[in-house]
Amino acid sequence: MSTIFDVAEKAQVSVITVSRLLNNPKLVSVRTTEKITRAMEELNYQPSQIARSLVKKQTNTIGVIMSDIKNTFFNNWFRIVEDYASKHGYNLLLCNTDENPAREMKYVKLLQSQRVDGLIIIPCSEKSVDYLLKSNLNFILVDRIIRQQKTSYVSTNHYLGAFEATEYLINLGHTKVAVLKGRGILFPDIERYAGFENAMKENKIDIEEEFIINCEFDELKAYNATLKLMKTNPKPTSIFTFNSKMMNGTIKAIQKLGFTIPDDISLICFDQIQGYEIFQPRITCVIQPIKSLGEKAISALISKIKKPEKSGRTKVILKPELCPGNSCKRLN
Amino acid sequence: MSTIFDVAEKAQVSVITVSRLLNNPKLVSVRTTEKITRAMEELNYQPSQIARSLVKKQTNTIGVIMSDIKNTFFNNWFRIVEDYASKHGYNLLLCNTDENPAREMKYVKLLQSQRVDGLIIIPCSEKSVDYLLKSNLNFILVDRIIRQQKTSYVSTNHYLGAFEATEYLINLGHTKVAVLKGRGILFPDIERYAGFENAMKENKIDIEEEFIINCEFDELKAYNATLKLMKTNPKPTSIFTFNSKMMNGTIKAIQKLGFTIPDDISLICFDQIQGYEIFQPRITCVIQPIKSLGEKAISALISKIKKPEKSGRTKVILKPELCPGNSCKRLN
DNA sequence: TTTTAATAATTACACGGTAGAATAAACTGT
DNA sequence: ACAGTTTATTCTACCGTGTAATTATTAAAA
Repeated sequence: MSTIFDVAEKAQVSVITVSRLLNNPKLVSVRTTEKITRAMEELNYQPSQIARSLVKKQTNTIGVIMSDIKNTFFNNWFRIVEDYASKHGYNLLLCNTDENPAREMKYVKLLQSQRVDGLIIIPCSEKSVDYLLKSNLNFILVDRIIRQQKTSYVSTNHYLGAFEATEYLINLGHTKVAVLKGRGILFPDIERYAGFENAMKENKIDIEEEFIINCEFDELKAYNATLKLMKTNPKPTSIFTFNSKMMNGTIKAIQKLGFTIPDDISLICFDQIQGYEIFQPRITCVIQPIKSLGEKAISALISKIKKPEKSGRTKVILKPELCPGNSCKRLN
Repeated sequence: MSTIFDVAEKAQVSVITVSRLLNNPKLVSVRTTEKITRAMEELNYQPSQIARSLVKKQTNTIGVIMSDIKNTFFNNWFRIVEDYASKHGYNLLLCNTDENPAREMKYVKLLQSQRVDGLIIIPCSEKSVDYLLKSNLNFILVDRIIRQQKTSYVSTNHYLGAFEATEYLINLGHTKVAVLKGRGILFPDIERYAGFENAMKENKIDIEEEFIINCEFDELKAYNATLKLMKTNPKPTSIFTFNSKMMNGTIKAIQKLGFTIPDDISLICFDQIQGYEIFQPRITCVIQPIKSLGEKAISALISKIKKPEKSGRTKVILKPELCPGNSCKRLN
């Protein structure tokens, strides 16, 4: 790999002049510029970001930590972030944790030692966030809020989303609503359940305990839970899953049992399922504003990087949107 | 961000001793190790990979250039690569080109200036590959082979996959087969078409020209092409799309027109569609060995990085697998 | 021709680490 | 007690680039 010295030698100028051209082209004459440019091309020269980062103390790299890029929600979101970052001269280091706190911590430390200028994280553990708070890294939480007072975040109003979804079912006449949720530890999970709970309460509908199942956002667990649910008596008239992966499991179970959607069971979920455009019937879902979720996060982070003193903490909560399909039946 | 100097000062040893501990712990006494370790913890110290990369001339970073991580095929593949890379101490810089050659070239140069140890690329343009060949970067092509003699690659036997898919249709009695393909420029596209063509030829079935449509692997174009196809007379009895995105468009068109799969039209495609697990009827498809495609690529690249002289060019062509669903009807 | 301004080069150091040689300290055995 | 050996630590120089202050060169203007 050729260096700035090679270029300088080939162009018969000093190293400094080459550096000048790269950083402050106006200060270099046209003739010299040409000579240097030619040398750079002949040598296939690209300045070392490594060396540059070392002296400038900035890497133009942003770390992104999330659960799993295979998830539609995450990869759609990631592309928004990437496009914005790329336009503003930043590259992304992508890390998938698979909801594993140890892996998350490992990645946080790794990105720190890579000296990323900042990081965007959809965290699965408080520990990593606490570690980040101790370090002086710029970071912004997305979706899952932790240490609300001390952190910057961009998230969705999960409470509202779940509330509206629940009311939607209630308005269609549903009272026996099953919920496939998580462990009740992460922010979105807690908020969503609260939204569901309050919607039921406000409409004076009792929540049946055996219909509320912790599936840990896992597809297989949702599959099994659904199989079980559909054999209870009386069985629920609708199932509300707290993410699309669980809905996948639920649908598989429904298909396995030979039930029809929405005649035998109504379905509603958070986020869009894989292949939502073609799946019939269209699954009613709560859509998060992915574009804003991405852009607000990355733009806030970048301005934080550029003027760390000025920008205070970013706290954004976006409104979700209920998107009715035809997976929910009107009762009576 | 604390440095090795801070650690050395706090632990009352020299910088070099700290460095030793990090790189060759056996050479440091137990007492000193303890002192240093404590200092590192108190300071939240993580060694700068930047500085380390500069002197070691390796970054432990691998660049990945692909079309679009939103595509199921790509994100499944990417996770395989990431997991392997992570286990072997490498991080990944992810770049999405959206099939834009200019963007691809930009990313290649960017990764070069980031001094990635190597790069894996699913290229969309010959130019970037030619540039890579001129530079002395380690790289490996995946899926799309370009400059076959000079490059290393891991790909699928696209010819065979298309051949078998076509024979599958023919064996079911189909003769009027429509094909939604690309521009005939990229390797997989060319191979797949050749596979289709030969299967037809060997079975002495004429290919109808108006059934062969260049949709550029684009969903919308496939949608429109399908609308048109279904209005021709006689219309095809089956549609073979060369990727899953186009199949998405095709299915949308079929649904729009109110046709039934497979009664009105049989469908088959390369790769699995989004939500293939739940979509009914199950779409028959040619599945590429994603796991091998990922692991062979990353492992070959890593061994190339570790012993550049030893390892020759890697040339791997993997067998695809036809996965019958129930989207193809037996005729007669 | 002299003055002024623009351009280029020099010097010196910094960034945060690492490698290899050199030195210092602590143990051996006789 | 002393040389010999091992173990632990430090010194020096370098990786590729950027910055700042100073000086040298060239070209244009007066």
